[in-house]
Amino acid sequence: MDKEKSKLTENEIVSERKSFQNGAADQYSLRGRVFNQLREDILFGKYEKGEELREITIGSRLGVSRTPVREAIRQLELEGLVAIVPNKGAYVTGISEKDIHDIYHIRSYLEGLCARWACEHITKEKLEQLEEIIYLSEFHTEKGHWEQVVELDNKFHETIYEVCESKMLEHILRDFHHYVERVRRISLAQEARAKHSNTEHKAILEAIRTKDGVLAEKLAHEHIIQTIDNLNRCGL
Amino acid sequence: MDKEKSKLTENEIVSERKSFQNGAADQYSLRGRVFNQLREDILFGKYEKGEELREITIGSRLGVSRTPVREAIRQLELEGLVAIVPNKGAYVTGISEKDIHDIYHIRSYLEGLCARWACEHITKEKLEQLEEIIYLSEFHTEKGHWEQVVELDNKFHETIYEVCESKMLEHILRDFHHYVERVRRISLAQEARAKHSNTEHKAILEAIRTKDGVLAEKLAHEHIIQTIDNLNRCGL
DNA sequence: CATATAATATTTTTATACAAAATAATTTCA
DNA sequence: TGAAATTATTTTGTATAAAAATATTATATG
Repeated sequence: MDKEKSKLTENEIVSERKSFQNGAADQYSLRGRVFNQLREDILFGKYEKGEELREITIGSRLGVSRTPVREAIRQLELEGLVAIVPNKGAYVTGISEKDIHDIYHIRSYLEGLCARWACEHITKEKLEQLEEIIYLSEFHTEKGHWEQVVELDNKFHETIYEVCESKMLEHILRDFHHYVERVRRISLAQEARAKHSNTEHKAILEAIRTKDGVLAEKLAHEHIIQTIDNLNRCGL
Repeated sequence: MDKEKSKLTENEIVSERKSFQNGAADQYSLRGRVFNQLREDILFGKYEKGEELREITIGSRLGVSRTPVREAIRQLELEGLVAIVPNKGAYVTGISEKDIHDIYHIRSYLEGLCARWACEHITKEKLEQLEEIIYLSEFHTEKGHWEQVVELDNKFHETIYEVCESKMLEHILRDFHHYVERVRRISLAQEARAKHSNTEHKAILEAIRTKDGVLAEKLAHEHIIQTIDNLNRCGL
């Protein structure tokens, strides 16, 4: 494999990526915007299952040419949200109720593992961030600001994903967490569930603070199981 | 969201996808071929970490234009094998030793979950397939045909991924299994490990046959833990 | 000589053009 | 009328061209 001239060190790559939130989803290119838009629309059920995604249709709707649309669709295929039949078309597969159920069961293990690993890499700064998130979440739960509660739930989990310092685990948990955002919105809009969630987050944080990996894993695992139970109760 | 005319049912999508092995990686388009080629090259360390992937360079090397190369690189970004810095370039991140370590720990849980779910959907046909795979694997292990042993290990695990009937779990386990192929090759080329692996596969199969989900989960989990131990012993 | 600035060259990003494949419509013939 | 063949149309796949961004080199100035 012939070498090419310019290279980036691992740190440079990481920092560049960080500055754009999320490699795939940068807002600064048309492709990124189309990707985000389509992804949201699919996850929030704006397309029917099996619906065909035509490049020109989407392009003209978003005011861009076929090229960025094509690239976005190719990426969505890899995310499993779209199925491409060569020379035929791209069809929305989206996320089924069963997929969501499965994701929660998968997450129940992986959030546990993530919390355990987080104990090994937690810093004072991140502990304070997590504290603040929970503090704010309790405030907004009291006030019934569900939009903010969801946002803070995002932040709490994503902070732990960062802290576990595993590119692989972080990547997959971020995706899954995003996939179930629609359902989490519903779940956390119930006062009782939101309160329980805060309590569970606090317990997880304490376990991480004391670097009790085994306990953190158990609590994070149970946190997701509780969520599953709650979803079942809502008939979701 | 305005409806479009033609649609595919879920079954049609699935069957179409099946016929092309793996949606993303179809061999029948230039993009698919470029994607597979680059992925292999990255996973097998033919690119250095941080190396820049220039569209024209790769395109001319593979005899295609920049378009399919771009699409392939965009997909690899989503797989986490490449980092894209907008307006600058694409850089190989690849898979580190730590990533592989992490993947095995993640798999230890997910293979367990997969085996448990497989118990609920296993059929007579699939049981026979699995039996045959193990039988052949023992044969090739005796003969020292390591290439075939790896191939059969692939088949054993991927069959169970299918049987668990979870699009999500199957998707993620397939990816991970592929990511660690290089290391598995090394691991299974040790006669002792290959033999143990066969024994463990047999035990998992028996648990699935008797639909003992709890046992199947435990055995599949331990199977991966054993592999981790073995890798550690080899200093990998 | 060093540094800042302008000019040039590369490379990515997006748009468009053309070719290939698939689908739909029409015609032809029994 | 109805089925098969043919033609049109539509859509994807690939290549190339134009635009925007970035990196590099050269030049001028203190």
